[in-house]
Amino acid sequence: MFRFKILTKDKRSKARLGILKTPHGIIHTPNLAIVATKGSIRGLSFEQARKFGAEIFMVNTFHFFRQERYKIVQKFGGLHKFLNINYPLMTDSGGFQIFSLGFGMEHKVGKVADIFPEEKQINADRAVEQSTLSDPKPNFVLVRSYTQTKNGQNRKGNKSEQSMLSPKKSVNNKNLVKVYDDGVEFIDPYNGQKLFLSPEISIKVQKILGADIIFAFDECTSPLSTYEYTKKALKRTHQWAIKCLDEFSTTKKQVLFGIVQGGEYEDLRKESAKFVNSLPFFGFGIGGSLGKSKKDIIKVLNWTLPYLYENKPRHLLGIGEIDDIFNAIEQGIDLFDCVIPTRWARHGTGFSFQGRINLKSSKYLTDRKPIDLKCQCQICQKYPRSYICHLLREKEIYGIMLLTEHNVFWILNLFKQIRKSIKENNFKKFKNLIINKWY
RNA sequence: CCAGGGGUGGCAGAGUGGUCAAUUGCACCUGGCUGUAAACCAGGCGCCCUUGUGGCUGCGCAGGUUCGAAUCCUGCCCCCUGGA
Repeated sequence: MFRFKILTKDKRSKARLGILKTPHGIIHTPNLAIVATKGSIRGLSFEQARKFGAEIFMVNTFHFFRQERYKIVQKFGGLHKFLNINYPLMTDSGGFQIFSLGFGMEHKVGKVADIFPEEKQINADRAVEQSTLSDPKPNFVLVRSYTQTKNGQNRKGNKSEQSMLSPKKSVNNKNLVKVYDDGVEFIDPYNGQKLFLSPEISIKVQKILGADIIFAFDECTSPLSTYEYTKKALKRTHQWAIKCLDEFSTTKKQVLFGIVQGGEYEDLRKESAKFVNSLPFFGFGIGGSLGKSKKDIIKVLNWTLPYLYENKPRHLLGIGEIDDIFNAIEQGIDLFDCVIPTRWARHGTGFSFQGRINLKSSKYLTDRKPIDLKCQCQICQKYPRSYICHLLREKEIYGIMLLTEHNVFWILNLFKQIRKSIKENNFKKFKNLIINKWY
């Protein structure tokens, strides 16, 4: 029921064109999974996305694990029935949530840290030291609260302390995550409840959710994590990979992807790639920190991908800026998932082949042009920037819906063109054409 | 006419002798967002410049008290509420 086949390889790069068959449909690669974390694409229906060419969607295990929501899904017979869709689905393991609640907040960084001031490094190291206690005891990834204010000074009130936290609902201004060798204990950011997630639990839940593709439970490190900590986390992730496989016990309905970690460190990435490659995963996810700059992403992929079986699919977790997509495909990535198309839309940023545009800017209030002059989406056919801008500025939810529709259409269309370019052996040329306009 | 309350930066609304160029919210401007704690977050938002523990102007208007006033006093103008 599952099959991955490479159809064409680009002659001038490692880009490849493939087909991934799942019980719920075919995915043409390279492709982007549209993110539907909590079971919906924010601001867009699955049907709409499907019409634009979306072939697979990504739901998150953590959000169905908390509050035991997966038990409700179970009663419906799985995510496909619960969401009432018959399209290919993947579920992320919840590992990334541990990161974004832990190091992500502590280091105030994402998967790629663009800036790297000394002060930040010192703070990061201090935090990491806390987290590298000997293993039998829990590792305190972080137990620290933010008290910095707008001006970098402390003020009388505590309102400003609150402003450092995003979003506002934190648990007593603290984020608490403890990583044990057998799993992770952490506080549910939505309600402060203590939760425990492990490779076994994650896979159990993912089996219940029943997505076509599921991911191993991993520990994600940050771009500011030291070599020592990254290595430690890597060992743990590898142990967890084995546990995930044990728990998974292949079915015909699902396949499991193993995740390569190792941060920005060459030997760790290679070690991880070799290790994960030695296990019977259907495909691979490339996860974790991808370095301190966009160039590092390429390096990491360059270290990793050569060690992975060529005929297995590779998914680059969470990446999705336009240049990164091209660079990753060029290195041999087949699948992506990213919140950017939908999140940027909610934040007022629209994709165009001229680059991204901030549609909230007042200069668009009188602009009669479509968001993207060449876009074939319904929004660009029907509405000028002016209308979208007006709706966004008035905080009308419809503005967000329109822009989300455009962005999702646009990015999926880009992937279509990328596939076409690989097929026609034009990938590099197409890449340069787009990147030069964007950056 | 009498009694009471009030006039603060684009708006709303704090502050009632120095720590006030003035809390906060909205609006506005600029950035950021990469396996979604995100329809979010950060910064700016009187004028000037050599961009600084800098200069100037400033809390209805005009005076005054004081080392020092958005804050106290006097007069004037305006607004709101109740009563004739």
